[in-house]
Amino acid sequence: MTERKPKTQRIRMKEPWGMSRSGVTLCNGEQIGCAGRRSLSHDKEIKIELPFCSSICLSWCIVMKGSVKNKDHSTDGEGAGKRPKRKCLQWHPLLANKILDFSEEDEEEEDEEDIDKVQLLDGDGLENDETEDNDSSEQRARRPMNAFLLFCKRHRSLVRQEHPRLDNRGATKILADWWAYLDPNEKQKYTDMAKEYKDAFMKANPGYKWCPTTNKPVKAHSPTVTTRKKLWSFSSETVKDVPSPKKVPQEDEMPQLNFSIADPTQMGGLSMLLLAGEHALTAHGDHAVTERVEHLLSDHEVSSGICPLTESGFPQENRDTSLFQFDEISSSTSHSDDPAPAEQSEKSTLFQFAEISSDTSQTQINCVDPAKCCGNSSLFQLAEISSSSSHSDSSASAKQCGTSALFQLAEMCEASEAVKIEISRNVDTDDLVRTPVSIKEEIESSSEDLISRNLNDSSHICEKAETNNIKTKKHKAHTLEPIDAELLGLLKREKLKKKKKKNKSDHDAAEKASPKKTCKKRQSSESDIESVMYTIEAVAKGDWGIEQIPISPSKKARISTSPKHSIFDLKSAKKKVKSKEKKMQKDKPSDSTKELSAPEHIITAPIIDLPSETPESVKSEPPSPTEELPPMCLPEMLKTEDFNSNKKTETCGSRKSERSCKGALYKTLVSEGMLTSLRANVDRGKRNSGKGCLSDHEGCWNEDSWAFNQTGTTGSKKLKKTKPKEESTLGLAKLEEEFEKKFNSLPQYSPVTFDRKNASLPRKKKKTGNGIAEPQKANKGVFQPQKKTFFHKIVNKYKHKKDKQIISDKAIAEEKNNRENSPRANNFVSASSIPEFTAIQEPLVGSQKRKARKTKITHLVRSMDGQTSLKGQISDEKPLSSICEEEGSCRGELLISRETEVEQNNSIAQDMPAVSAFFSLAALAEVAAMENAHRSPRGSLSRDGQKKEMSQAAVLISCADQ
DNA sequence: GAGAATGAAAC
DNA sequence: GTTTCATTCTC
Repeated sequence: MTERKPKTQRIRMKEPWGMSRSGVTLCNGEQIGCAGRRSLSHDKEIKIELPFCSSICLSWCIVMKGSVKNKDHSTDGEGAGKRPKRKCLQWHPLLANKILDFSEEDEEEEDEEDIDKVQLLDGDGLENDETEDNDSSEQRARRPMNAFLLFCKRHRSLVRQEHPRLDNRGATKILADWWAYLDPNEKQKYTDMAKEYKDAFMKANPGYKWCPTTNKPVKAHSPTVTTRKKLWSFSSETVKDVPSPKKVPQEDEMPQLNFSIADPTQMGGLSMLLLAGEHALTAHGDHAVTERVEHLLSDHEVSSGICPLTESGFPQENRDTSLFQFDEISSSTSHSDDPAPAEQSEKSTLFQFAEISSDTSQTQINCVDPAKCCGNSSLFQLAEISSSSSHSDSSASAKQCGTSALFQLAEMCEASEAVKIEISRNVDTDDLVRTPVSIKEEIESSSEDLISRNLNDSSHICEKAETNNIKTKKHKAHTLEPIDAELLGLLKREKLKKKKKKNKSDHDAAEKASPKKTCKKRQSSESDIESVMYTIEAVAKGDWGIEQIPISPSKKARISTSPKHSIFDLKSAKKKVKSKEKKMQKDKPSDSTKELSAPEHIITAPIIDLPSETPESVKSEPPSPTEELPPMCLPEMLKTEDFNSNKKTETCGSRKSERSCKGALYKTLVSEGMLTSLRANVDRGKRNSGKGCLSDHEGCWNEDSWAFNQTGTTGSKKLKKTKPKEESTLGLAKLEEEFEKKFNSLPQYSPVTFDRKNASLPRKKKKTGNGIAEPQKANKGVFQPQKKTFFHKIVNKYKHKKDKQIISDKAIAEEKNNRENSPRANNFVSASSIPEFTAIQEPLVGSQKRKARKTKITHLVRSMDGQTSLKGQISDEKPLSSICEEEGSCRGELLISRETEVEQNNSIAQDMPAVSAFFSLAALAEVAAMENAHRSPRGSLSRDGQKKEMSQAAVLISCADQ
């Protein structure tokens, strides 16, 4: 533990030297930095990791207990090569000083809460880590560009010049066409360059892994990778046996997975609680207890992991797990002391906690018999144990210390079970409310500020979650089954989180200050202590139920009025939120920005302030433990995220949709602020390897001219953006120049070239095209007759519309032709249009999906291709080109596959029957569907009608086809 | 962030 | 056989 700090310090020192903040080589040779901060691909990881909560907690505790070592466990393999995140910068010395270039700016903002929490725990170490992580994560070596990418980079500008109206996608398409036209030898140049590039890159980054997405630590990574395992190290020791946990992306299995590495980074509020509890225990010098706890935790990992999942699954599981563990600990420890162990065992720990809290509150407030409390509450027992273990001389003081942490933990746990308790016991809310007061007092008196802070953080999350649960349960418990209730709780939780964020921003801007809201607001705005107190108070109060009201007044009203509705509302609301989020961003960028920014401020302030504010408290607890502490309440976040991801995953069907889903998920997570912590944690773990990469980069990269190229390639823009430090400016400039030279040395072909090539191209392509087309034709031939009819109908439907369009298109095309005034224009146009056919026909490469997609569309085209006359007509009449061009004009929206258009045009241009013969209805339907999918709402009004019809047509076709 | 292309690598 | 991610940059 103590070791870590020094490291961070070293890191700090390095930054000034001009090294990339992320790519730093530690004194011990460890390399830090690199791992992409996050990628969508993390979804899987996240999901996977969720279940590990318990194990994580355990390991964490253990780690905390033991000194943290720099061992990289499972992640070792991943090392340097670790996933190059999409946004990762291509590492280069030039980028070294980039500060702004973080791959995810949002992340920082998002980190808000997490960072805060972390900070709370560990002012210094964490802060450093966080910074490091962020920085380092940002910068990871990017995978080298392939030939095509190089080509694109080289020619995109040209394409854009040629087609100013074309959006980037369109440009890419054209580039693809050009690429297709490129002679093999011409291509070879790029290919060679790419290869060279790659080789150099690999040299520089021996351990570089292309796409570790799955994250299986497959890597056998190079020695350099050893890099920072700090964060992960802890769990590694304890969980050695566990197979690489994170990697298992299997969503299905997730519920069962659980145990792998307990990554401290992944631990959340619950873990924090455990930790706090442990701290309390250890603090008092009772190692035996701590060990016991650990043991229990470890023992129960499996069971916890196996815990049945509700739909919401993870969250509950996590909670249960941690709670269970805690329960186990408490019960086991308490057994000796406990007068009625049997009862305890039977009762859920949470329940006990709840009881305790309620009982305790009554006792304290009402002066009920304390003995009663002792007997029932495991928590209480725990507290007692801790106090006793601490050998408290004065029962009061000892109790306080032990109680503070334990009690808080209990409180936290209680929250989850409070509902049940309430239901079963018909406990009054009043009781809960009262209890908090006493608890609060105790807490306040507590000397462990650190713990308090942790609790506070976790309490925030838990508070919401619990509140949700409580609320939900309160209202619905009677009507809903446990599982449903849980689900609802989760939903509410999620929603609450969202709301919470919103509330923060809203609070700042608006008034709506209900007592609770104020509370939250205070947290963010007021001093940490105050906020902590508030949080603690809220947590301790257990009056979350009350809180929730303020959180979502409207919701509450609904709920109160009609419980069932509330559930429904929640769900719908959630959906709405998600869907809205996207819109929000586009429609109200300012809002989103505000939200993000606001949190950021909040976060940053706490981070900085914390250390100073409570230096003593922080110091009281050795930085090491806190340092290790990951962002707070990860479990919760993980849960939520997981939940979200699950939901989204469900919705996603195709790869594309998945992608979009990911995006949506990401946004959601971001908005909720959950992603940040998750990412940070996950990345940390991955970063281990990444850092190694960085080091490699540093070492080799600079020397390697290629490295330079990379930078230049990737980065000229970014570099400009970033402003390299003066120190390295000179060297960098040189490097940049070199890179530029190399890259520029690549042949750049003028559009004309391609135009000319187009002329010859048809031949070339025809070869393959025909070859492919024929077989397809043959295949399709069987079906054509039947489908023909349907297609014909459909086509006729749109024929008149198309005709109109064509007319206008022709006019535009003519105009354009005049403007360009050269055969080249025609050629080019035809080229761009023709290539599509050819391109489609070309051997499929790359993702299968792409391939499949293409194939689907392709066969349409191919069939068309089969008709020589068709092609000729197209080129002569330029229907396609004209259309394309027009599209370009209105074009951002033109996502429609050209093939589709071509097909349409052709069908229209020619008499339907002939063309239709070559189309597969299924294919057509697919295309139509795709088109619809691709078409964004922004589509011009004129097109809407068409769109709708098309979609209908697609449906019809598909139905008919089937 | 999605997407448009190709391609290389990883799975 | 399937996925990622690398490039660019508009939407």
